[in-house]
Amino acid sequence: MGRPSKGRQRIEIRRIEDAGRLEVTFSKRKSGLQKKASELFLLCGSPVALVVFSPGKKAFALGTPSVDDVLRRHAPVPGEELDAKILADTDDASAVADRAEAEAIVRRTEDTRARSATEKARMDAIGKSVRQAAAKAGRKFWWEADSDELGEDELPEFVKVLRRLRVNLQRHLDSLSAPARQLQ
Amino acid sequence: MGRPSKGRQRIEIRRIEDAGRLEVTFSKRKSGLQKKASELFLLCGSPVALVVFSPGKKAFALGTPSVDDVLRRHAPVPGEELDAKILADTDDASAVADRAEAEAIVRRTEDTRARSATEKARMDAIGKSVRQAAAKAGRKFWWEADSDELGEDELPEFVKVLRRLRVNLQRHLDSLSAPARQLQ
DNA sequence: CAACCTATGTTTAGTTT
DNA sequence: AAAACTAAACATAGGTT
Repeated sequence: MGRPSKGRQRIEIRRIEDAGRLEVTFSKRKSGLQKKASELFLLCGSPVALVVFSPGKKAFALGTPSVDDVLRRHAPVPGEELDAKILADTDDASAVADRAEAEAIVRRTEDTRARSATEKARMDAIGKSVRQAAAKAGRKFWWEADSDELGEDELPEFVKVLRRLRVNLQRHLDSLSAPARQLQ
Repeated sequence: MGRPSKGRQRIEIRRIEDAGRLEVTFSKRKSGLQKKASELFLLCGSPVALVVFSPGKKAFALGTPSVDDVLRRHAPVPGEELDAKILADTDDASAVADRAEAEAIVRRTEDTRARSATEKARMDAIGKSVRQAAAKAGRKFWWEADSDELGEDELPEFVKVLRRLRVNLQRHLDSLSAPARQLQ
């Protein structure tokens, strides 16, 4: 026999017809995407929320534990009650073991926010830039839209959903580091 | 002098302290994430919605042109009016040039949906699995949650937001293929 | 600063277990 | 049907333009 493997083959980036191959590829690449998202968050502190719908109709929601935290800082929905189930700060995420503890964290976060004038200033600044940007949104499509492209009345909705993603990245990161991949 | 480059260096996956390096890394890796998401969609037909908050407070929303289409198929919000601005099928996306045309597509899609019993059956199946899954959601965190983890009453909200992302992937794909990278 | 450059680290297609 | 394996394809850190 020849070599033990032909190694990675170049493929055209277009719809895979074979169902089995598609499923395998989906699984592998979804994992890759997760890892990349994790790394972006860890390297740059950039919360990521990601949703993938598989060919098998299932929705995969991925994100960071601090999406909620960051959204509270960046564009909180005025007057909206915090969801007690929402997970809190990155630093605390791995310590959150049950509902009661999560609620405690939320309460503490609320307190922090109430006391923070800096938070409010930041919020206002964001709101302003969003308003200014609303004008040019128009017919433009949103692939790679930044917050300037978010319509004024759409941002709250957007924020609300992201909040609901309330995903715990840290848990996943732990599982990634445990196997200690790619150390060769 | 020695080699023209040391090539890619291994780095630890943890918060980058240097602001300049962080910004460069964020930019490069966000692009990489976009490309991977594009490819997943093209290879597997898996719509992807992705949101990244940059260190500079900006939100980047990424997604596919058919997020709406797929969401309509997989978990439409009952009784909710279709947004006339929502972009339509993948096949049509690159042809959508203005509001009027987008509206025409939406109208056509609505007609199609109204006529489709298959659509409804599929919707019902999804609703059922969501309901069954609600029970075990409990305190579980959502990193890598599939639709089974989406709470029954949260899915509509979730869907609604994804809809609002209504991002045009095709446009981005065009721009990716034009430069013809990595042909060496 | 963004685009380009190189060498090397990382991902993954196809195969085997 | 998932996990491991291999080697080639691809992404990207650091540098230059």
